[in-house]
Amino acid sequence: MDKIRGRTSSLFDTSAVSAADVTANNFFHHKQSSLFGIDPFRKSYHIASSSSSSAMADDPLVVESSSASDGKRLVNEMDFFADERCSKVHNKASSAAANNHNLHVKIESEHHQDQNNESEVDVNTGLNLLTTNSISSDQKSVPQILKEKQRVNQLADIRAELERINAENQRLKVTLNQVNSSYYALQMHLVSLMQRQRINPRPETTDNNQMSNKATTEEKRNDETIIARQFMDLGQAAKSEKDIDQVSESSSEGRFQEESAGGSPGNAIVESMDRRQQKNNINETIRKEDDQPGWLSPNKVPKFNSSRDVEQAQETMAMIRKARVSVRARSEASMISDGCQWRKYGQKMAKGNPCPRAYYRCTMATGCPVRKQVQRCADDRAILITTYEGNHSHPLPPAAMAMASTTSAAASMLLSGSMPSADGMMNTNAILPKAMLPCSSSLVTLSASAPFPTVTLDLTHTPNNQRPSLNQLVHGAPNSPNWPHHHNISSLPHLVGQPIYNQSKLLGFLGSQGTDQHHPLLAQNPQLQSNSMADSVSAATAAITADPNFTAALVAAITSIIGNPHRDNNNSNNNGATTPRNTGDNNT
DNA sequence: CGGCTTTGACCAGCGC
DNA sequence: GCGCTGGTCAAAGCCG
Repeated sequence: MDKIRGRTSSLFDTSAVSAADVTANNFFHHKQSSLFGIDPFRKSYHIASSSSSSAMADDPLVVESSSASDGKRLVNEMDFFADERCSKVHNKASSAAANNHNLHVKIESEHHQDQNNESEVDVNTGLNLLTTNSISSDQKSVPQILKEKQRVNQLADIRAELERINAENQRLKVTLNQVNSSYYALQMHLVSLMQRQRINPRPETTDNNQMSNKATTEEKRNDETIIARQFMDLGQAAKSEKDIDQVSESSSEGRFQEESAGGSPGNAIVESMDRRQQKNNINETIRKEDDQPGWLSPNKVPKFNSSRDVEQAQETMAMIRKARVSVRARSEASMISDGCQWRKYGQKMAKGNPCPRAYYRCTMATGCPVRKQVQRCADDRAILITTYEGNHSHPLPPAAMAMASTTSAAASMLLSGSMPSADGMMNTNAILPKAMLPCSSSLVTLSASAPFPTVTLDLTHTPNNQRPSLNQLVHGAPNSPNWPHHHNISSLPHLVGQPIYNQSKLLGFLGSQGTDQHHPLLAQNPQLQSNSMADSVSAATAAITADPNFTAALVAAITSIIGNPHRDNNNSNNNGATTPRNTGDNNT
């Protein structure tokens, strides 16, 4: 917001706003600014300097009229107010009038520059700042004075309205963040519950135990139902909030971007949770959880309102935040293109690899927590391994949207799939439906044995050991035989890197069948509520692939991973932030 | 001059 | 406690 407020050159030029600036709030400001033709917060034109700017001096109009004897300041005023609107007052040289005139002159002069010296007659800033102070009452008719007063009042009203809307925006933003974070925490909690239920088959012991276990199961089911309802309600609530917040945003793309970029719903909250949980070792947590034999003991049964659940949610959030997505791809460039802007902040020699590991952080917004590591594979240096961590805290360009919230998606996959077997690794085929992975081999692996849960995408293997054809990816229609048969596995994590609703869709597959019946997607599609996993998968796949957002994101994801070898700096998806020093690696 | 990379120093976690 | 390792910081330098 401040960027826009402070941007002097954007007074009339809306194109000067970068994508990163266009949050809902920023966008609103931006629209307001352009709508009214001024920036109501721009202070520089409250009182313009009485000395002529160089631009003014260079202005042919100024030069032309500089022969006036009253001095340059008045000359400028005369010159700029030579039109009919101002002809009645330009001969007055009172100091108040001079100040106001200069104000007007300054604005128009800037506009003059912005518009490449278009005729000033066309300029209409919407501001008529010639107040009654600057006009002798004997030269102004009463209706004119009233009219000007009315304009001043209108301006004040507009300003007040802007401020009110700003405050409203901020309030809605905060509310939305809260709802999002709650929604997210609940979702993760639900997923972890489902996972635990699946991992720890309930042991049949004594009758007494059976009784208590039965009660526990009932309680657990109730909890799950409650949680699932909360989960769905919150999701809808969040959506409603967004609907309200974005009621003026008719662009579906903008909306999609908002939701997606929200890739990091409630990052600030996650941060605060992290701070509180800093001393909690995540692995320790996992180990403790796994050490619980069989079903959770009654006192361990989650009560969502208990502090235990809050803690658990926090742990889950911390875990999600730490989750990583690793992409292995063949690339001669030092970085793969992912649509984001990165800044290198370190480089290290990692053990067991002669190639250095580079550390990057996202610079599309100040304070964005997303980092990535780039390293060449020790075995095959043609393979580039890029590991992402964190959620973006800002809107993303289309090319980068696929990467948004990928980490949280990774965590979702980890938490929703069966937890790793003894070796800590597992083939995704175990949890991913074949319908989704028609050509899958062990190309996607999930690991929770690493310090951080990690999803690894191996894009170096394709059927027949061929490199993916970008043309197929980009031009192949989703329903064509070539799409996504060859590459859908590559995009899987980006499938879940979609907005939370699409993540939920995948979770519907990955989660237990118990999850399915509470899943929003499945709830909306009775046909998906089949007890047969295969049926569910088939129907859900159809539903998902019919989602235009999904297909768009899928294509974006694939292209962002593979990178377009023909991509040049003109690529609009590059967000126009490349610099020649970026080693030409499509890193923006 | 601002933004970026480079690179050595520093710190925390972990295993012994 | 010590050393190793991974990750980050920050000063210096580079570049457009």
